[in-house]
Amino acid sequence: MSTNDSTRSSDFIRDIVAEDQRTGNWDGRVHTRFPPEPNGYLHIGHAKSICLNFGIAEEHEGGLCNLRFDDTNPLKEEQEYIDAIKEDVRWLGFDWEDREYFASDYFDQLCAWAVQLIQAGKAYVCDLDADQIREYRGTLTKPGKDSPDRNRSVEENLVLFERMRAGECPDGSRTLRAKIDMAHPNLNMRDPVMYRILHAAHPRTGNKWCIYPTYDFTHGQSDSIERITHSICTLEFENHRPLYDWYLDALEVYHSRQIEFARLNLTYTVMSKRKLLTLVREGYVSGWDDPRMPTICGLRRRGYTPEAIRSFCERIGVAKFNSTIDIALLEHSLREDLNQRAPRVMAVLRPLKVVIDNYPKGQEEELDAVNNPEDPGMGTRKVPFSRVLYIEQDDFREDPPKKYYRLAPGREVRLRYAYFIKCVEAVKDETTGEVVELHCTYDPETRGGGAPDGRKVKATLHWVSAAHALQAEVRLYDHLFAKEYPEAVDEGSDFRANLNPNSLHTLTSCRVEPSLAGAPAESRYQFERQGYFCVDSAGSSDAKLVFNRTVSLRDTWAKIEKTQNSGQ
RNA sequence: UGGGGAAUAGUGUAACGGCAGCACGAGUGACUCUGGAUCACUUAGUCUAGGUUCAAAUCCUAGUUCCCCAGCCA
Repeated sequence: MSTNDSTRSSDFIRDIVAEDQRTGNWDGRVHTRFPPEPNGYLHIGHAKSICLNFGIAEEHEGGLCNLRFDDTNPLKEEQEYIDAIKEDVRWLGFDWEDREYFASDYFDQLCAWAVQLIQAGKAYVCDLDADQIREYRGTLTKPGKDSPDRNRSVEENLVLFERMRAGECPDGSRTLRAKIDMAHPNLNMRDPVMYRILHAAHPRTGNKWCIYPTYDFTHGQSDSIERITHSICTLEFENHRPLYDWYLDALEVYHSRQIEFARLNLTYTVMSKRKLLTLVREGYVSGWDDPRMPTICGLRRRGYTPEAIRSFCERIGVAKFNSTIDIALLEHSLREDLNQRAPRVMAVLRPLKVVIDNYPKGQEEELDAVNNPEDPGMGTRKVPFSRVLYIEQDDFREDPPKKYYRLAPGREVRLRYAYFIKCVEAVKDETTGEVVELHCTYDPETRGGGAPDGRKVKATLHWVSAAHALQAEVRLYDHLFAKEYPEAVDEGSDFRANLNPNSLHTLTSCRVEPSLAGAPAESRYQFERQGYFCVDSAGSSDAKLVFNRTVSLRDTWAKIEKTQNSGQ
């Protein structure tokens, strides 16, 4: 009776799969694969593909999704990346069970298929070097011309290819090419290279091979071997589909269907592995897992949850239009998730000392605070209160502007879960004029935060007890790039010019409530009224707590203040 | 100038010849011991020009704009 099935998010790829299921194509099977190249870390764009491929498999009875490393280029690929990719896919919550494959597992089969194409007169060894091949290829508007080696005999090709394989030819001296059509309007069909000579050790096959198949000669056949039904990839491979189909047809093997969708772009960041590598290599960030990076490990260290990333991937949809998603949507998905599950805690980032003049010296007490108003099941905790406290510098103004509800001379506010306090004096540094300490009085009747006489205060502030608070470092992050579209640059400049110089602020004298002692790495909290924070997985220890700001809370006051200022 | 794709509110994304809907953003208000959360309301769209049709985002024709392709990268 429910409409859940019909309102379930759909897209043109899911429609194709559903139609295939309806008509009984693929014997009713659904089998996808996620095929990363282990030449870098996974990013949020890969998460879109992971959610798509694993998601579609999960949605169908008996559906499967393989993890397959597309490791055909030993020059760029490393074991470190293989390990990191597996960790990230797992962390996102997907399970490939025992279906962990490598294109390099198929090198023997691929080589045999190459021989088969030679024997069928559909492939030849070409002695042209890279520059010559480019020359012979022609241009977008002009047809190419045939390689002088195009009509070698099958026997000669067989011998030459064997010599390539045996290591008798230097790198780049020859290639194995498919014999298709040098005048084809699609450049990918102008006798594409199937095998190149690369005397390089491969992370998995070591020195077994000195010839390596190209992507085009590998991918479709890998899909075929794994009996993939829907081979989902990004738009730039659309031009390769005719070749994908050509190889599978020429080989007369199981033929998966390639479907292309638009890759993910996000505002205020870059998504290409090459550019991310540049940021890492040139030290603009601390590493692939820098919390400002759009990598999965960076997002994890920043405090993102897999659930938030997955719900984001669901709501952005899948289409063929090249779009750029507003990063606010990612942040929305995050806040939505964290709001439900992050325990609340009080932390003062920029401390301002407050002395409660009429609170007895030496007295302290414990007050009840709720851990998560969204989830009463998370219970309550005790927070210590005493005569000397810290509040946020921002929560006091000597000269409060319009609509500023917080503390000011003579004003009364509530300390969350504690008491109403009234400011009686602001002590200033004589030389700088800066407010360094507040003197307040409290109303003992308001213990716990309620006023028996029903009087109201406009603001509730977070605070910590000076004597009980823990020292902490907090890193505030902003967008990595200052421009919404960092890749849009003037001639002669590049995306690095758009880096945001203020993407990281480190605050070293923060005070957090004592319940945070021993908080484990990656644990997430809401610092009340400020945002979501998580314990840094690299820099934090019991001796020195370090928190990363995951995302701030929506800040209505900041918005008001901003319009007030711009209105002047 | 060859080939392959794509255009729907600010940003994304639905509609499959039959009332252009949803989300985010933005704005307004309510509520609140987080200026949080939540709730309500508002805002704003079919690339252009023709045509077919009772009816077009959808079909046809012509055009415009954007993306991809000239790696022995993937």
